Amino acid sequence: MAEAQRRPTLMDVAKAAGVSRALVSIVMRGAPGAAESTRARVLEAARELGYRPDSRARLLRSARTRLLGLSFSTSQPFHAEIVDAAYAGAAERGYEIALSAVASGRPETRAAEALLDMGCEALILISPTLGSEELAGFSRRAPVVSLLRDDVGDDVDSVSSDDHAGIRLAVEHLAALGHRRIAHVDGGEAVSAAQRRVAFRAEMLRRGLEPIVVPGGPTEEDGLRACALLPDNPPSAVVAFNDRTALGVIEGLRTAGLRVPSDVSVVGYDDSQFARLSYVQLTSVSQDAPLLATAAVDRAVDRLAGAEAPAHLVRTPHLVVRNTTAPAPAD
Amino acid sequence: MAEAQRRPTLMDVAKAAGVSRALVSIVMRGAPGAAESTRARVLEAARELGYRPDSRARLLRSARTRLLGLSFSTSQPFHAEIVDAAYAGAAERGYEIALSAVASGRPETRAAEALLDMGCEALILISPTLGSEELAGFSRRAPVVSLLRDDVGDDVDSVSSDDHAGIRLAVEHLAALGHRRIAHVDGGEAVSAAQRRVAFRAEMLRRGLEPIVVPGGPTEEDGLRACALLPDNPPSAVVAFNDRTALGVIEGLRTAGLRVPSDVSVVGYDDSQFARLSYVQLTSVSQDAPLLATAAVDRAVDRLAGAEAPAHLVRTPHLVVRNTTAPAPAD
DNA sequence: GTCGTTGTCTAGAACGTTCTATAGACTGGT
DNA sequence: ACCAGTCTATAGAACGTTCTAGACAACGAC
Repeated sequence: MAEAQRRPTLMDVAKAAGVSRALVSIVMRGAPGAAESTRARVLEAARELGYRPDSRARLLRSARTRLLGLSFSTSQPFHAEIVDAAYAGAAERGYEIALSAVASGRPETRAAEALLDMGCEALILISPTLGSEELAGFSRRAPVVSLLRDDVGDDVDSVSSDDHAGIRLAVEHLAALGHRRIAHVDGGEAVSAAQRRVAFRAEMLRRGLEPIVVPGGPTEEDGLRACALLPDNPPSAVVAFNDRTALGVIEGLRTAGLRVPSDVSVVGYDDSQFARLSYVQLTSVSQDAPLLATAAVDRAVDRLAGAEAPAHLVRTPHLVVRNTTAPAPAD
Repeated sequence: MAEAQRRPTLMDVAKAAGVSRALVSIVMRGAPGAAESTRARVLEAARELGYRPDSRARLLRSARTRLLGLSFSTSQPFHAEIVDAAYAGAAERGYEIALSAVASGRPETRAAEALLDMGCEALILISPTLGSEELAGFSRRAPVVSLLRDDVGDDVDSVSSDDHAGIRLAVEHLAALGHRRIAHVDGGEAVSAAQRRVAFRAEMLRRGLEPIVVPGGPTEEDGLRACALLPDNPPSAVVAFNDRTALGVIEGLRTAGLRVPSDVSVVGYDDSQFARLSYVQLTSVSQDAPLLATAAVDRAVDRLAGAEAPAHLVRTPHLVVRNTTAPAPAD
């Protein structure tokens, strides 16, 4: 159908209810200044006509748009979890979320600019790939919060997960199960791979254990390949860079005739969908998307409220124990 | 920083370039009616001031917003692939995409209404869960295209994938490899499970083969469980409802001591990320997200251009052969 | 009675753009 | 010389909302 039937405006409702445009506006946004009786009458007229406020006009006119811009990447399943939680967090603080995706022919700059053009008061960028100076450029127009990445310069807020703490949790868990020979299949050049590698070394040394670090990468292939590089006398546990890396490692161990977790325990990182799959049930370090999302929203809202300087918030991850870790075999 | 520094408007650029507001507008949107020399001067002034058009005002004023609303679910990784492709498709037809997510506390109605309020000219809803009458309601305001679901009534367009053809491709492939005993682990009550089940039966009978249908479901657990229900004399090939189901089946076969694909071949459906994982390499029927996305965009744009009645488009899926299918064992 | 005070309502400007109508300044053909 | 046509530019209304300022009535306090 979709006839060219003009959608009703404030004016239409005003006429129907026999009041002024301004009063309908007051009623529609629940502002004080209308008698209860007329309020009801206006609301009824609006319902009758099927009136819905036009967000373009509303956004254009009002000083505060109460709109938070959120950019995410279509290629990262983890981002979707954050988007989900961000909606709830924003609603709780009385804000709306405007989405903009980083897609194939659509670079991050474009996504961020679109959000600004829509009238967003602040920007939340999920693991931005932009440089500090570019981010600083955006931050001159609106407060910017970098989510999942913290090396973004001093003009931009950041909310990220404590990699050191995450790795410590993993090692702690394995050590408590009696493991002494623990290897780390690292993330190679991937984002935050260096931090996790350093954290692993530090944590192992702190416990008087020898840190075995094997070069890996962020994908299953990398994990698979890394298995070939494990010492002949294999470790009894592996901390993988990533859940995907962990899956590759598990596959590699399996084909080498080792059983997980009875022979070798494996810990992943991210607690992604993979990890939760019933036939995987991977023990993994969770960055907790909802927690990060609400922290980022809160930070953005606070920046809009007060005038505090940008800060770098770090959230502590937690360990989700499933079925790929078990007590060390009594060798 | 984020000072309260007002962003430059058309008026500012006009003053700087010494022309009228209207002319700057003409230049900014590349419309005819400006001399090349002044065009350059205006553009320079705009660049100088860092002017960016305000999309709220633009959207509010212009008759054609050239905005396509796209709703997707954060919990479906497949939707992300479609979003990605939709951006490219829309850009090609001179349209922009406005996103709205269906998230935890955010039902589909809310997502769709938000898109309408933003001034979208048409709506593309990815596998909508709304009823036909509700969809028809939206279609009175703007053309609506349902993506991935076709039983949406006659007021709404739909673009979906041909389940029958997909199953046929799978069976064809297996038959060509010499398989005669082929089982289908179905999707139980899941969306489009019935269609695929019917298609499998029909296709097997057409070939004079006995259709073995085993009750399953859309997750790995279901696939795993279904393995126990396979006849004692196991089939040499399985067509799973789903990639996830297929993974469960593979796991089940493996633990039963059967090798994939040398003992049993397995075909999945969706060609999801799982399927492409290097250690899985699942042969799967691909619905081809980019194809579906551009088809939906094209359909929406066509509806906006012409006045044709809603149609139900069906795209033919294709088979992606990987490493979980092999010639039938010479029994 | 007059005077704030409070509660309800309204007129009209404003937001930054696009659209419609029109005005001048050139062309070139007669 | 004059008119038609094209090109360039502009003024001002419009889009649908919110905001500012103020009008009007009712009320109680003096």
